[in-house]
Amino acid sequence: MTPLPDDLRLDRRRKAIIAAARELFVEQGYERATLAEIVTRAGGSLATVYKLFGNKDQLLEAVVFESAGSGEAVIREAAAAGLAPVPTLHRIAKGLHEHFLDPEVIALVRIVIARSISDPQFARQFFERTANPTRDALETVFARWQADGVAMDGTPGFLAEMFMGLFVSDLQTQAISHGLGISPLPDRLQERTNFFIAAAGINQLAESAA
Amino acid sequence: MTPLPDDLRLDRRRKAIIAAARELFVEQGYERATLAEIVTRAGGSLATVYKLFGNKDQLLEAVVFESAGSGEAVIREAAAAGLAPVPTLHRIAKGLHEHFLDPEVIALVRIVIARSISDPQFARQFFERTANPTRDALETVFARWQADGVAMDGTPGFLAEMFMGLFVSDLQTQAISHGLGISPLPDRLQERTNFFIAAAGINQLAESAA
DNA sequence: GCGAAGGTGTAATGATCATTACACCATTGT
DNA sequence: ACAATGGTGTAATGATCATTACACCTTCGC
Repeated sequence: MTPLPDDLRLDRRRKAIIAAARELFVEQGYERATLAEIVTRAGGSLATVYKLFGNKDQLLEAVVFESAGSGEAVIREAAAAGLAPVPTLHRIAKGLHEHFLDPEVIALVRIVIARSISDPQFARQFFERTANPTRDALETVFARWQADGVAMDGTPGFLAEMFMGLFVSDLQTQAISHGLGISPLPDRLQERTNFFIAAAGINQLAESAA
Repeated sequence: MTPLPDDLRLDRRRKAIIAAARELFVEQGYERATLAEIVTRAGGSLATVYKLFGNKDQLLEAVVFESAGSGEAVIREAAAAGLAPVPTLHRIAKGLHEHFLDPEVIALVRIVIARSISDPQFARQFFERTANPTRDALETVFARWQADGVAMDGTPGFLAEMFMGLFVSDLQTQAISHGLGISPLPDRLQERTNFFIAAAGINQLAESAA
C-alpha cells in the first residue's frame, strides 16, 4: 500500500497530508473535517490527496493505522526493569494510563467507534492492532511471573483481560463520557492497581526472578 | 418538554415518531438516518416532526433520553431477593450484562460517543442518566452490606466503580470493537464476578442480613 | 536549455439531505 | 352541517462537501 520508494517528493507529500488530516480529524472528527481544509493545512493540492489515498475513507484508514500505537513498549520496559511484580504493575498502570488516555488517542477512538456503525471491520482491525498487542504483552509478563513461582489466581490471559478492563476500557469510557479533564488522578490509579493485585492474589512480597 | 397533555393525537404522533426514529438510528446511526425515512416509517408528515421536535438534533435527544434506561431496577431486584452477597453479585452481574449489552443499547452508545466529538454535553448527560444511577444503586447495596457486617475491602463507592468498570465499560468496549457476537458467555461472566469478589475481599460465606 | 512526468489551483459537477413553504384534507366541538 | 385547528403530502430551497476535470506550473534527467 506504500509503493514508489523511488520518489521522495511523493513520500514527503504523503506525510504532510497524513499529519494535517490527523490534526483535523482529532480536532473535528471525521465527518466535519473537510478535504479542502486538510489540503489547506498540508499545502499542495486536492488532486494529490486523491492520487495518494483514493478517497476520504482510505485517508482515514491510513491516518488511524499509522497513528495508533499499542501499549506494548510501555509494558516491556516496565517488565525489563527487573522490579518485583507489585511495583512493576504500578508502573505499567501508569504507563498504560498515559498512553491510552492521551487526548489524541481518545479522539481517534471516538472516530473509530463512530465509524463502527457503518464499518464494523474497521473498528475490529483498530482494536486488534492496539488493544490486542497490549493484552498479549501483559499476558506474557504474567506468564513469566507464574513460571518464576509468583503466586497468581487465574490464567495469565484472564488476568491480562481484567487488567485491560480496569486500566484501558473503563478509563477510556470515563474519558469519553466525562471529558478529558476528569481522568483519574495518580492516587486513584494506585488504588485501582491495588484492587487488581488483591483480586489476582499476588503476594505483596513476591520478588521478580528477573 | 412534553406539553399538550390535552391533545392525545399529538402524543400518539410523538410516540410513533420516536419509535421509528429510534429504530432507524439503531440500524444506521444518526448521520445516515434521514428524516424522510423516519417519516415514511412513522407515517404522518415531515412538518409534524419539526413541530414536535424542532430539528433532527433534538429528535435524537428525545430518542436517546426516552430510550436509555439504567441498571437500577436490576440491582434493586437482585438485592431485594435477600440472598447472600456472593450469589447476589452473580445475579447483578448477569442482569447488568443483559441490560447494557443489549444490541439496541450498544447502538445508542455508539451514537452518543460519535456525537461526543461535537457535543460533549450530550455524552455527559447520557452517561449521567445511565451509568451514574447504576453506580449509585450498587454503592447503596455495598454500603448496606458493610453496615450489616459483611467484610469488604474498599469504600462502597470505589467498589461500585470497579464493578462498573468490569461489567459495563469493558464489556461494552468489547461489544463495540468485536461486534456483538463475541460478548462473554455466562461462565466467563462468573469468572469475572469471582475476580471482583476476591479483590473486594468478600467472605464467600458471608450472609446477608436482609 | 528542453521536454516530460508529476504537482498545483481552481472551478465545475453531483449527490445528499436538513429545513422550509404551501396548498389541501380530517377531525372535533358546537 | 360548519368552521377551525391541526395534520398531511409534496415540492422547493440551500448548504455542504466529496469527487472529478482541466489548464497551468516546476522540477529533474538529459
